Amino acid sequence: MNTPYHHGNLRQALLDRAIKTLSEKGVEGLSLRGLARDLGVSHAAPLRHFATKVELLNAIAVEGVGSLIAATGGVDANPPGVARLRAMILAYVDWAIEHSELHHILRNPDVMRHASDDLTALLAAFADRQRQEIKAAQESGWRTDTDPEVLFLHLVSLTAGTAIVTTEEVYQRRVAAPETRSNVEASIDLFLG
Amino acid sequence: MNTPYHHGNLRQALLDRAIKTLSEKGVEGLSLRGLARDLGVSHAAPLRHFATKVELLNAIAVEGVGSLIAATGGVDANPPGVARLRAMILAYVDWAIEHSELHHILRNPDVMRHASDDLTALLAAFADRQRQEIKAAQESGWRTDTDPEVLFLHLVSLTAGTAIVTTEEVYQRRVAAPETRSNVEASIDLFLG
DNA sequence: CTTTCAATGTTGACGTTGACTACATGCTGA
DNA sequence: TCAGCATGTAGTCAACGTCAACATTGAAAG
Repeated sequence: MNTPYHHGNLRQALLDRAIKTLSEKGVEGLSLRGLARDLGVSHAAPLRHFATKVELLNAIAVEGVGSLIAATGGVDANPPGVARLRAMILAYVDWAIEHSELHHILRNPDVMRHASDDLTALLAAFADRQRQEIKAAQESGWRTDTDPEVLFLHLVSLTAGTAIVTTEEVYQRRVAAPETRSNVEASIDLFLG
Repeated sequence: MNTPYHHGNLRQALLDRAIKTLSEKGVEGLSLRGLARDLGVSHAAPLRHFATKVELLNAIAVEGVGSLIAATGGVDANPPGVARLRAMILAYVDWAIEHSELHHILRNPDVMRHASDDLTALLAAFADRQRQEIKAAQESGWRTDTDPEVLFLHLVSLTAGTAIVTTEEVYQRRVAAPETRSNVEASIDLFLG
């Protein structure tokens, strides 16, 4: 038979295709039915894997945060300290540039508004990691006279902000062209150095 | 007659009601037909003022940026310099807290993806203002040895990031509770001081 | 004061979507 | 083998965005 009754791995196929569509048409341009059409299955097939559109977006966000955590976890080879903190921030920004569709999802208030428990747990885990790196950097002598909570707030804000500015089209022309990555590093070093 | 044929000022009523709905249900929960129902007009009446939903969102975003510019412009009483730069950043963050629905709109990639020329022009104007304040602060002796473009990138990133972190629900519990505004100031001063 | 006309609102229609239900198919393990 | 569960299909419904045709109104032009 040309098309088997069962797709094989529809769930992952939906996720992959959805991410692709999202990067082209955004959240409002993404439809479960369109996805089904693209993959050659019936219009209600996606509902077997994601009961609602919100659930699909959440699953994508979960995949995104997982990918982000993996990317920023790759710097653990460095010894704890400012250098590793720096590597983590840059890994975040680079990840956002490379996976801008996923980053957009995580930045979309309409998606995060309905964040599942899984998703918020993952985000909390990442926040803990950031807090931990701050602590390690302070223990190695960096900014020992500053409240760790203030440093944490600054870190999270600066990281998120830099990722946005280097990723979103509206800013790219005006603030940070992709080729000005050296400026990004210099900006981060204003905080670290 | 009970309800006059002409509404009077449907355009502004649509904008106001849309902002209210947005803060409760988000972009996907906002519908032109629902708006029409809420205001007691026919389902197609809104189209006379906003031909598409995207157009309505753009108009809201324009109103938002205008409001933001006005808010940050209120600090012009201060003489140019670091103090005024500081006031501008804090005015931005405070504006984001107070008008979080508008801020969310401006942070929604799905909205900014279809930004109109009006909107991008306004955003450019605001970016120019930020660049100008950086220049003024440097002329008053602040961080004279740093590339202005790097400072500008840092300012935009930190401002946007802080506004997000203090505004978005996902962060509020974890990073910055509303009552920790003193931490926000301390965080900003890491950059300014 | 009329006449005209652009702005504004209404009605009805069309295609698409998310979501529900009932049903069909196929894999797997008892 | 075959019972049961996961997965896919088909049909339906209300809501939505958008369009076109028509109605009403106020204001400008004569």
